[in-house]
Parts: sequence; C-alpha cells; structure tokens
Amino acid sequence: MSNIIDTEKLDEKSTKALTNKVIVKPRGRPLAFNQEDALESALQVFWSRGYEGASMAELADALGVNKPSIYATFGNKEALFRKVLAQYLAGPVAYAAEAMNEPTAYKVVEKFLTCSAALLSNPDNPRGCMIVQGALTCGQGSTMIQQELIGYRKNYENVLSQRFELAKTQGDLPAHVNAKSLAKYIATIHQGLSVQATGGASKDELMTVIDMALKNWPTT
Amino acid sequence: MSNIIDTEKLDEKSTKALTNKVIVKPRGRPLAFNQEDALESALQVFWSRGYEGASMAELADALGVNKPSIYATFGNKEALFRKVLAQYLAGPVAYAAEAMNEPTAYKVVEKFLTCSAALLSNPDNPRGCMIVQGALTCGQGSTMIQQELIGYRKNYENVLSQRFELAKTQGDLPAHVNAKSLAKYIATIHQGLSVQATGGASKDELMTVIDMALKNWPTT
DNA sequence: TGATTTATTTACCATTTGGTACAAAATTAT
DNA sequence: ATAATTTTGTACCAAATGGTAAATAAATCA
Repeated sequence: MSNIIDTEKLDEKSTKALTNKVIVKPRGRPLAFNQEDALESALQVFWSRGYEGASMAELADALGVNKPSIYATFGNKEALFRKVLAQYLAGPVAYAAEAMNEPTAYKVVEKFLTCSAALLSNPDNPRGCMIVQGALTCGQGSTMIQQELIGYRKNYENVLSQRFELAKTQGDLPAHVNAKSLAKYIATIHQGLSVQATGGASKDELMTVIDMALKNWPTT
Repeated sequence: MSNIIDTEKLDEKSTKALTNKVIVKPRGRPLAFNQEDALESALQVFWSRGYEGASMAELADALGVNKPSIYATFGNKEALFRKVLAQYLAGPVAYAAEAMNEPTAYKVVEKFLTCSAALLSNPDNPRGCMIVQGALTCGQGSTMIQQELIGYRKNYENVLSQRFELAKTQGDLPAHVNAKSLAKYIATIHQGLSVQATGGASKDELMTVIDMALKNWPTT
C-alpha cells in the first residue's frame, strides 16, 4: 500500500520535472483573473490606442483588474506591451509567418496581403496593424518601443526578402529580381493598407489595391 | 497745413480699410516673438512627435517662449496644431497641390510620389508625413484630431480621384480605369512610403518602391 | 507725465500619467 | 487552529499633462 503511494508521488514529481508543468497548487491567494484573457483584453486596448494612447488606467479597466495586479503579473507598461505584442504575433497575425510556407513567392505575397486585408478590415478588430501603428510617432518617453516596432517591421521585410531569395533558387522568381527591393515594395503596400484601414477602407477596397499592386509582378 | 495733415490721416484710414492691413503700430507691449517663426518651430515638434507626443512644455521650449504666450496667440493645443497643419500644407507639402497641374495623370502621380520621396527622406525633416502619422493612434482625448487627419487623407485621395476623372476626359487615362481605385492605390503607396521613411528608408529605396508601383500604370 | 493697452513672466491649478506601499483577504502547509 | 504565502484592494506618490490667474513690463495715446 505505502509502496503504491510512494510510487505515485515519485511519478508526479518526475512528471513535473520532465514537463516542467507545475501541477501542485500554488501556495498563496489564487489569481483572480485569467492571464491569457487579460492579455487578450490588453491587446484590444493597445491595438486600438497604440502604446502611448493606452493608459494604465484604461488597461486596468479593460482587464477588470486593479493596476497593482497588472504590475505584479506583467512588470510594467513596456513589459505588458511586449507580451501583448507576442500574443498579437502568435494570434491575429500568425498568418504572416505561415504565408512564408506557400510554394511560390507570388503565392506567399498573395496570402500575406490577402490575409492582411481580411484582418485589417475585420470590424471585430481595431483598425490598422499594431506593428505598423503602435508607436509611429510618440513622446520622448516611448522611443524605446518606437524603435522596437521599427525593428519588427524591418524583420518581416527581411523575412520576405529571404523568402524571395529562396524563390529565386527554386526558379519561381526570375533571377534578376532584387529580393530586398521587392520585399520593401510589399512591406510598403502592407503598411499603406494599414493606414487605409484606419481611415475606414473596406475589405473590397483593400483587395482592389492589392490587385493593382500585384499586377506588375515580375514574370520574365 | 492742417488740411494736409487731415488728408494724410484720411488716406491712412482708407488705406487701412481697403487693404485691411494695419500699418498703425499696435497699442500695448510688442510681441516678443515672430509668429511665423514660432509656427515653423512648432511644426518641427508636431511633425516629429505627432499631436499627442508633442507636449505643450516641449512646444514652448522649442518656440523659446512661455506657455501663456502660446495660449494667448494661438488659443489651445488643438488650435495650434491646426495652424501648424496649414503651415505644413502651404510649405513642405505644397508640391502635392501643385502636382495636380501636371499635364497628364501619370505625370501628376510621378511628381506627387517623387516629391514625397524627397520630402520624406530629407534628413533635415522629421521622418514621415504629418498628415499620415500625426495621430494614427491616440488616447481618448485626441480622437477629434485623429478624425481630422483621416479627413485630410480622404481629401487628397479625392483630389487625386478627380484629377484622374479629368484625365479620362482628356484622353491621357483609359476610360475603363476606375479613378477612385487608382487614387486609393496611389494614396496607399504614399502612406506606405511614410511608414518606410520613419523606419529610416533612403531616398533611393523610396524611389525604387515608387518605380515598382508605377510599372503597372494602366495604358490600354 | 500719466493713463491705457497689450504681452510677458511667474507661479499656480486640477487632472492624469506610470508606478507603488501597505494592509486585508484568500489560499496551502503544518 | 495557526503560520506561511501570495494576491487583491485601497490609497497614495512624484512627475507630467493641458491650461490659467495675476502681477509685471513695455509699448502707445492723451
């Protein structure tokens, strides 16, 4: 009997050690809010208002929680924004990374821009892309976040560029094409679409712009 | 003698009435700062920081003047921003209105985008276009300005559209072209270029994007 | 010279900002 | 039951926000 119990305890311990998932109930007062739901709510606020436009008071209100709980859980405003950003990339704009797996460069771009148009014009979402508009301009205290977002934009431009280089080796993109320039062109379109969405452009309107932008796709 | 003096006085009065320009020295203590220079300085601050990112303290500092003088002269922050906006339109981006006078739709767009690239990449200027980025996202207290800038963007899109309609009647743009869509496409490119400029894109890079965007200009 | 007019300066206002100290509440471990 | 641990709620902080009252300075008018 005691042997069985001991074995079970060992099992639980080793499981915990292996998976690194704590099954043991935490010691103190339990958290009153779901962390993922909170990030989702915070996303809505940061997405619609931008980094500086979102105040901690409004965030706390949206999460249905008091400020000290936010600080205890996420650190400070910058840290919360970064976690929200990760949530944003893993959720609403996960299609961006997935699009790179399309078989040809053209299909990559088509999927990337089409999904962007859908996201940007979805009335359930705040208007505009958070990576593009989260902190384009800002006060002296937010230049850090501003630069980080510039880095994110540079990054997806680079990812596109590398995908185009691959396409050149695979033959679905002409060898003479400048991958970096094509990537910057696509990024420019995407960023313009974001501004258009903020102005209330519909999905049809965004799609029409995309069609025009892709009419000059390099073929020969 | 007295007659001559009277005549002069009358002359002065009527001149003032006609031209509505007061030659008479103002009565109280003279202004300690030049109003146009002040607007120029304020433009630099609003241009680089956006509407919300620019604080009255920073503005006062840039103008080399105390806050009460700003309020006495321009009203409040919103009013100052609007005057700065007018200055911006009449100065740095005056080319936008001028571009509409180009003889063909293509040349209109070419001039508009080329001048935009020059302005956006000029190291003497803050990065990005103020109409595009002045208040893309903002806190609850600035939605008025945000909407006004959306209006400005809609407006230049409309101006482009009307110019394209004219071009269709003049024959330098095919009749089947959708002027509104083409205008939205050009506006999207311009807005994307603005974001790119904020990320540090060079004039050459912007021009390359423009070249790609205009490769599919409707010809037949 | 004064009286009047206007602008500047200083000092302040209420509100909001991001952030926190601290005590009370809610849970587990003993 | 009680100790230990953790989170919550209240109440607060200094600094910054947009904006202003009031005294003072500099000019014109009589």
